[in-house]
Amino acid sequence: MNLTIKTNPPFDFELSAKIFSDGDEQIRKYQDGKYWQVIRINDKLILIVIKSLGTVDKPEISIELKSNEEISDDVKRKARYIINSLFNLDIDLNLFYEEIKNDKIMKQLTQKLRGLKSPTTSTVFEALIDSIVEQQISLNVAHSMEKKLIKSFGDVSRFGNTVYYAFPTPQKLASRSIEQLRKCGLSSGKAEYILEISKLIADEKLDLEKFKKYKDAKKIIDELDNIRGIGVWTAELTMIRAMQKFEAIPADDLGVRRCISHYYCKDKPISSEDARRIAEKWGRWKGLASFYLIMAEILDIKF
DNA sequence: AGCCAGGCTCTCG
DNA sequence: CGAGAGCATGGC
Repeated sequence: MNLTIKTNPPFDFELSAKIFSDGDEQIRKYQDGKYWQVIRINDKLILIVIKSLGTVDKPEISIELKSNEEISDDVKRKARYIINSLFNLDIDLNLFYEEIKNDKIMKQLTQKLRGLKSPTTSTVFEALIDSIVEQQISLNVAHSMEKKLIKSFGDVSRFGNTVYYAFPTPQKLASRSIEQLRKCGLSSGKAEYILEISKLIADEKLDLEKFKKYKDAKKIIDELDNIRGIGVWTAELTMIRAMQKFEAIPADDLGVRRCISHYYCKDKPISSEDARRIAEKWGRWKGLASFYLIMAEILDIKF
């Protein structure tokens, strides 16, 4: 089953997909021009394999949907919607580039990374859990825990002779114990928070997806912040990663501060207040600007 | 070896 | 209230 999607330029599929990849072929990976991961639609697992047919200025992608069951029109329609959001295809990057054009440094960065889109998780839950896992500890450690979570509790599917994993559902995590979650390396605190949040969702006392509809970013952050285990940092990160909302910047973030300092303050340590002040220039695109900065650091972009 | 890493909660004073 | 301890694992 194949779909093609034409989208707003600029969009650099290769650059974006490379960054989305976590290097694990059983979870999500970009290799030889193809990006793949498993998504869940109507409780069915579907493997999506995406490649580019176009260019940065005339972007077009083709998507192969693989399922062990028949793919209905409804599933196709939802797949299109999810892929659109995974790659932020609806975001017009020109609006972002226009907003930051008076900031010389950000302008140069965006020219080097032109067409880069930030990834969006398929559920708010996934972004929230990842963000909780990433609190305080180094990203290396966090990523290894995230993979353990996915491989221990995620849904397994087999296509061809490869086994793939999708991110665990709240219901699945809610049915486990703190001890089981801790086996993934989580601290007892984080295991508790994740279990509590999963149970709230499974019991329909919390609906994370509703936040996507909120207009007011501050309200999202405040509401998330009220949940045990979630602070402002986690809330801001979740909003950027899951909701295609880029108004906020996680200025308390060590990595964000390090990047801002690298490109704007000659690597001198800066406070969150300094970071927020510098980020003011990026208007309602602060979150995307911070993503570009972090990617620039990873790709070691110099000018 | 020991210290730190994209935070947050809980407990004291 | 504000400050301080404690937490998990991997890398340097």
